[in-house]
Amino acid sequence: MARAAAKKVKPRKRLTGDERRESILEAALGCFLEKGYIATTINDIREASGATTGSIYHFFDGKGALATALLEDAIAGWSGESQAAGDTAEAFVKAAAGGLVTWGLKNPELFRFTDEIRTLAVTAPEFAEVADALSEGSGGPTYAKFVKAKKVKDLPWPVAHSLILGPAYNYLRLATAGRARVAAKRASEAIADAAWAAVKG
Amino acid sequence: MARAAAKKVKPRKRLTGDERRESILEAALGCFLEKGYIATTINDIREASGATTGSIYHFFDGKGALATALLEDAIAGWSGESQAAGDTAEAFVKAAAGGLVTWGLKNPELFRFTDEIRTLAVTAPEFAEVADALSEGSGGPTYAKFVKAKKVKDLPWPVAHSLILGPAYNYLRLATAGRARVAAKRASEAIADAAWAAVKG
Amino acid sequence: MARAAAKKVKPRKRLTGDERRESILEAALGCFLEKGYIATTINDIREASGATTGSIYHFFDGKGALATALLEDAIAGWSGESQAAGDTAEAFVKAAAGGLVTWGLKNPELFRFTDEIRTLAVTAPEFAEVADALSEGSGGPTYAKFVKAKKVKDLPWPVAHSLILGPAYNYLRLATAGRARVAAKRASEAIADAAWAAVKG
Amino acid sequence: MARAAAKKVKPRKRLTGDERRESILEAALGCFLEKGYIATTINDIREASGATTGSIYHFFDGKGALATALLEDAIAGWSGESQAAGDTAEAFVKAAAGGLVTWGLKNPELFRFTDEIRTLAVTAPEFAEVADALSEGSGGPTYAKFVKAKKVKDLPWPVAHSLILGPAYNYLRLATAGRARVAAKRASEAIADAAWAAVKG
DNA sequence: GATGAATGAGCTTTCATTCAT
DNA sequence: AATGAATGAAAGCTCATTCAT
Repeated sequence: MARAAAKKVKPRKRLTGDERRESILEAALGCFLEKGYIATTINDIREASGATTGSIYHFFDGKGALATALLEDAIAGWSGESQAAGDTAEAFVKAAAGGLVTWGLKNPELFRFTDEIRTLAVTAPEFAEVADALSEGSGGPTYAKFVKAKKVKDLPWPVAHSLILGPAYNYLRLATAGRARVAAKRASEAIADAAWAAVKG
Repeated sequence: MARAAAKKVKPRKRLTGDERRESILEAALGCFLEKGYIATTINDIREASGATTGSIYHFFDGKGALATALLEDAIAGWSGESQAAGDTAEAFVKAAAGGLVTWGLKNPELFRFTDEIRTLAVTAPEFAEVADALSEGSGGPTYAKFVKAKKVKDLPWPVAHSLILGPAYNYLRLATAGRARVAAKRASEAIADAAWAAVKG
Repeated sequence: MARAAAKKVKPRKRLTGDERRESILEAALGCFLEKGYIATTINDIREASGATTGSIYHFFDGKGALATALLEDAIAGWSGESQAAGDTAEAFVKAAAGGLVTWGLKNPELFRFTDEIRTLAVTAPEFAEVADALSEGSGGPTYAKFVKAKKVKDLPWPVAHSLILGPAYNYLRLATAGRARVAAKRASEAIADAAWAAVKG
Repeated sequence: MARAAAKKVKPRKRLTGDERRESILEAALGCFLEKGYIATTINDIREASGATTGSIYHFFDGKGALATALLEDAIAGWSGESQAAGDTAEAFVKAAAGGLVTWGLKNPELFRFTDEIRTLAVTAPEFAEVADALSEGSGGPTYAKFVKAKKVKDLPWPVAHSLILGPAYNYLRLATAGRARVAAKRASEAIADAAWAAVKG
């Protein structure tokens, strides 16, 4: 009943809370990217991070929480890349599509990781929120604005989203599975151009 | 505690080998669609089919083999829908994109199932082959033919594939997650038209 | 992802389902009696029964289900002992109180086990039902009958129950904790007599 | 997943040692009463008290020590209630039984808590001492005095204890589990009267 | 006194697969 | 063909307690 008293062990390097937290996150990301979310176990993360199980759970609520924390960063980094430099409709659309391809080709494992989570979210409600961000992005309102200004076709956002980003996603899926060999720059441009052609007013 | 105690299953009527095989496949499909491949256990399939564990393993090589068998059917059904009626480039492209949307909106769970497997295939080698079929389809050679005839743009197949089918996939992902509400027919047409516009010569 | 294939191991003695089930129950009872329900782990039961973890879960829903199954037997055995031979009020009351003491002194560990579960039931809803049986017994209607016949005092059943069985329970608690040394027979009689004196009409 | 992430606890105002000690005790009592001793974790107490883990261990030797400290108070409060106002045998007996019921109906959660600890003490040696006090009380010598004076029956103390207090305990168990609805006063009197009737000389 | 990160053995439970019958 | 008991590694997670700071 009484839990066994903690045994004396080799004292571990003492990190500050934030350092430890970071080291766990980093290790988790490494594992998720390397073997995928599902195949990664807490034990893998423990070994990779040098933290103990308890420490991991001290900082995070479990595997899912680790993934969520990482994804929030990923989404941020990636929408950074996709933000239009200028503010014309064309810049917006091309940046969204081209930026996604560029980012994904630069971070192929991270792309696959986000893609895995998006798929799991269908069954695992814990990922619903983060999957939303992954699926639709936040471009809806901006697109609506350009629709009003007659700069782009008046399409429902899901359709527009699909026309703009669908090819990019698809291409990244092929590319990260090693099935596409086109030079990154050309693919990115071809897809960005096509995206704009597909929705321009 | 929440789990059911070892259940005495009511004795089922004797089936022939083929009937049993079919009933297992059907049950497996039902489970996969309902809860996803990962969340489905052999036990779920056992209960749903009325077969015994041993029987399932007698007919199939395991969970993966069940999924593979089902997917082959799915892919067949779906490429049926995507086959061009005519044989012009336009018909080919529009049938591929529009047919996919039509099929997916008609079989949303099946679409999600194939999508799940495609994602899992990244980590699970057992699904590599079937994932190939899901990812690239078999349109490559046909497209090349139309390229030669100058009917379509001279794009590498992965890019062309992305332009033609990427929007369709993307749209289905949104739609099967309940995030798209456009009328099936309109969406299907819009996406088919866009696909053709994106690649026509 | 794919669970590792079961390794080849020394073939275990094959028991029929019922034999295995029984051996698990027996082992669980032994553990629960020896170290208490809380202190007993599934692993203890596994070792004591010779079954594997999986086997235990094949037959039972977990620790709680094992306890419940055992308690149902215990309650049966004990209410057997407490059943009045005759059918007068006096016989009924004396058999209830005296029988409980006799049974409890004969099965001290089983008494303690039931007592432990009754206590845990306060917090653990899974034991609510079985705790009901342990707490109030089923004598209410019979008592009501004797009330109507003016053979016993007109007391609410909880009070009557307390007067009749409270001393018996209390005594068993002392005795099974090694704090009472009175000869079983005398104690049983003293308590049975007192019970009757407390409620006779 | 369900667990709260590492929380930044709002800095609390500085307490003196004694205040801190008290606040921990209070919080522990609240938790123990609400969810039971076993189900309460140090973390629960930490959150409820606003103290840190280290602080709790600075003032107390652990979960068990907290319970013990609280129980000593509880026992005091309750034997206060059970002390005979007068000093006749009848007053002594009635005060013991009636006082227990009165106290228990006024402090139902505290009664359940003591009952839980008494049960756990069977397995957990750390509670042996406090369980002794809970089980037998301290009335033995007083009873012996009245035996000598022929005011009460010459019964071994365990039996007398059972006759006097057994119904009270039993009733409280039913009542605190919500199974008894009799007016507190009437029940208390009925049980006190019966106790006296059971042992008077 | 106070902090809270760190510990890690140990818990319950799952489940794809095997194989004696 | 069919049965279903048996397997057991491995998973995620808990939590009383310690101790460097």
